[in-house]
Amino acid sequence: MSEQTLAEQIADSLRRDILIGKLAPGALIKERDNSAGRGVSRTPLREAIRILASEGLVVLRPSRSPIVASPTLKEITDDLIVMNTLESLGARLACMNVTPEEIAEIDALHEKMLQISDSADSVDYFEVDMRFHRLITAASHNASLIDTHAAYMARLWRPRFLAASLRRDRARVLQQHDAIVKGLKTRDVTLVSAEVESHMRHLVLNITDIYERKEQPTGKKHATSQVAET
Amino acid sequence: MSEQTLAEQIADSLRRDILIGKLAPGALIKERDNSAGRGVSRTPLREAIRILASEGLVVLRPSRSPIVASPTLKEITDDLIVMNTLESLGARLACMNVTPEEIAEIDALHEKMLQISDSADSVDYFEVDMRFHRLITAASHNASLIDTHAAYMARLWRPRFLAASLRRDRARVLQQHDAIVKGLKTRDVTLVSAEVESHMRHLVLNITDIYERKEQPTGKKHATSQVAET
DNA sequence: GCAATAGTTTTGGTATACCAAAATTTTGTT
DNA sequence: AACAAAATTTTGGTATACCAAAACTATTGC
Repeated sequence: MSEQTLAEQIADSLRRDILIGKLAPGALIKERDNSAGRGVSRTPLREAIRILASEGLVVLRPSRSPIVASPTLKEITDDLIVMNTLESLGARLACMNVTPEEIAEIDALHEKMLQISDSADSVDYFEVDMRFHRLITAASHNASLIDTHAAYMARLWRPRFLAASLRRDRARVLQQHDAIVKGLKTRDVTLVSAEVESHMRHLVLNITDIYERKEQPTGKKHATSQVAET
Repeated sequence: MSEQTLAEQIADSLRRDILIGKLAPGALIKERDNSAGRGVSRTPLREAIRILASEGLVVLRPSRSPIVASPTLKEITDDLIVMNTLESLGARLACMNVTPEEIAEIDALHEKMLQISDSADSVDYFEVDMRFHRLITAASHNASLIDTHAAYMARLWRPRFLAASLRRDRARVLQQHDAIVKGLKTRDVTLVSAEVESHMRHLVLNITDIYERKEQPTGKKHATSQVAET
């Protein structure tokens, strides 16, 4: 048996398609069509859909085709609020539990981010940014928190990516990351959690901007971007 | 098609068995044995296992039988910390968003809890207690938070139930619930979140007590309570 | 007696077949 | 032409069959 199960591979592939927008929000994911298209049977495809559903990227409807989730701005904001809380908790715990090695790793990643800040493209830069936040949370040494946080990161990948692509206030982001690293080093709980929360507040603002500018980009109510499979 | 899918029914049944201890931590859940025992095929059984795995009640191992999760005290404590944070956030949001109807509902439930406090058995009492916390979180009107909180509630059902069965400091619990209700009515964010967090701190202490007294009741390391199926 | 190994069994992963509920289309009636 | 009802198709849910990797057992060689 392969290291990764077929269902997981399909889930990864589907997730990628959803996140990069190849599968638009609201798109139907029919078991038969999709499995045939990928040359696999329905069984693992079905399981992959369940995985994505548990991540919130896909919505299951009783006796109907699953569809790609098309979150409203309110839903995204709600997610962001929870994610912020988790990250803030993670940062506070990290102040207590972070090891010197982890600090070094975080520091190194932050340095790298500073270096590539004006050269890297959106995707690369975003990847580093995500890794930074993941490392902070990992330093909490709380497995459940790490998992749940990762789930929210995945669910919010697209909105966060769009926000990061704005490229505006990259300077602020870097400065805040800097403060977080400093706070971690000095175990300054107050500073770190304040910075994390401010960081997130700006993110909420940016995402709100994007979504209001585009006015219901997910096509939930007005169904303008519904994409069928057939 | 029935309202609830077979897989969901099986998941419910398995969940019950795990939570009441009929399926001990570490017990194997073989697809064939279990599906045969229940007179269903492996397909929905398998899906049910995935559901429970996503809830953290079951652990999937590559190319091996899934087993009932046997969390260590550290893992449980980690869960409790996250749950506490979520509940605290929920309470704070509830102060902003709770409707009069919801307050009335919470109030009524609290009254009921006061009435049955010295007559009800552990299970009944515990059910009401859980519902109380769920209602508070629901009043946040943040769907993601409600979901994630519910997931942690499910995962922590057993430890919390054991703690509640101690019956010690039922009075304190009621008094704290009272304070939370009052705080909600007056939208006193500070009071409510303080009470919620104190409430949870006591819970952590009680659960720690239980688990240290019984010394590794989950049988993770010493494998004393491993239960096979065959 | 013990260890290595070949053979067997058990297990989860996947493919396929079948079923019934929904949705859709067609048809019949007014 | 419009509506209703019936036939048909499509869909997700479930059962069953098959496969290959592990785990286990028994055998063999020393």
